[in-house]
Amino acid sequence: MKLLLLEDDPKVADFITKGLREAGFVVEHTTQGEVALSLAQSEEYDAAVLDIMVPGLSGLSVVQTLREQKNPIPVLILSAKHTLKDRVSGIELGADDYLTKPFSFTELLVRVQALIRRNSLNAEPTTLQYADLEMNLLSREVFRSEHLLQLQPREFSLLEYFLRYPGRVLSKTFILEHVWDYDFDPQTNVVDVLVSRLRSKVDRDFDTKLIHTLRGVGYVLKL
Amino acid sequence: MKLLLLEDDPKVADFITKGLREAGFVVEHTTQGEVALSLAQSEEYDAAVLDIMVPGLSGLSVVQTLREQKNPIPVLILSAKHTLKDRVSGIELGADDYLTKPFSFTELLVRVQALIRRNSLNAEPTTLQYADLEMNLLSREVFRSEHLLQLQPREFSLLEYFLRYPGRVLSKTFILEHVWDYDFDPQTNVVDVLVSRLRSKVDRDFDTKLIHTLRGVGYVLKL
DNA sequence: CGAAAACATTACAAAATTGAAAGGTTAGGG
DNA sequence: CCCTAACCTTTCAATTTTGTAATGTTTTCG
Repeated sequence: MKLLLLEDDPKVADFITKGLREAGFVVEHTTQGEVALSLAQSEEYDAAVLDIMVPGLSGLSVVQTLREQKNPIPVLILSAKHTLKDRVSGIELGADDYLTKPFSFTELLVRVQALIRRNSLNAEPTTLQYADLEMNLLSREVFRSEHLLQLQPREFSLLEYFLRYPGRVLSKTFILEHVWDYDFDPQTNVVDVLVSRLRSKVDRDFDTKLIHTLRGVGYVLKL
Repeated sequence: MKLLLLEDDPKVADFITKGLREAGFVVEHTTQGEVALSLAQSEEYDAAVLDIMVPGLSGLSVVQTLREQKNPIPVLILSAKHTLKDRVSGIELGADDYLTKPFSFTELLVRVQALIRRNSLNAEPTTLQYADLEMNLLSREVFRSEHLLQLQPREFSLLEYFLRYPGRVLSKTFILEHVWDYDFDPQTNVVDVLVSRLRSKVDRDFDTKLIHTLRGVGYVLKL
């Protein structure tokens, strides 16, 4: 995990850099906004921690420029002032979070980790796969070992949940909530029927079955 | 554009590095396979040029490892030998292209540019937009200025083509070929009907129309 | 201006998808 | 070992989506 740090106060910079490195991050540090900007443009960082008050280009200008260039790098703004105005303008300009000095290192670490986690969660994959099953969410094609499966919308949706949570048991309630958006029991066996239909396409013609029943609990996708 | 170069012969390395830098690339050069591998793992390069024959970890092993880690970086393999075997194994291990020494610099440049272009073309976007129209290919949601449109599959497909080729005229033949996969005229007005249905959702309730007719030619998406 | 061609819209029919119900099968507890 | 609950599958009906055809409108050109 690679971080970019913009901070001109040597003591603060040192304190942050050391702490983050101990936490396992690779940290690149600069005291100038211009440098921070060009680094952020040329390299791929997992997040940036930017002080507002630095000589030259401020942290705020750096975020603003990056966002204008559609750079999605998660940004945490640091400020000495506790003014609401700064906080608001930071977020408005595209920063993801804001921290006021003084702060404890743990506080900073937690925020940075949260930013990175949020960001990588948001990066949706375009294909899901499990064993020889492969689903392309963009083309909406599903293959089981080179063989194209012709799934209906409801079947596709259910299989998508299986692939998003492989090895995890999906209860009938979960399926009703997510595939149908029902928060009540329709009093029919729609789920059973759908699972049956999906199986006839995913498992019927193959020796190794992927969809398994857990009596009284739900269904799992696993080998 | 950032490139990684693995090459132990100083003369060749210098020749390639200088040329690529003149062509506007940022080039990072190393003589050791191990270093190349860790660089490729930690930074984002647009492409890598790897010599097979270097001391330590060979270029082939580097590609192999990267591919095992699902790293999609485009790789061009360089080899002194002109053996088919090397070429085949390079491609098999996941390299994207192969070049035998000696080669002219232009030859190398063309291949590298082709690799990068191919790669960025392959990176499919997950959303398409034009004006206030926005289509998310993953969630399959379509918005026209904050308003969710409820499109049927055929309508979605047609609009997708409009958004992929904004400002370009789509002929009825093109639409039949792509939305229906027909290579013949069905002798009915299916296309007219579909366009009409799409318009009723995309344009009907809005002042500025986006779908325009070009009599005798086809339809365009434009402001 | 009037006719013909191209296009637009609507209504209806066919096809596909989904949901409900019924009957058969399996697993586990008593 | 039998009974029951849970599950599976099939069939049929309702709904949704798509295709066809008919009719109305607009544009172009003689």
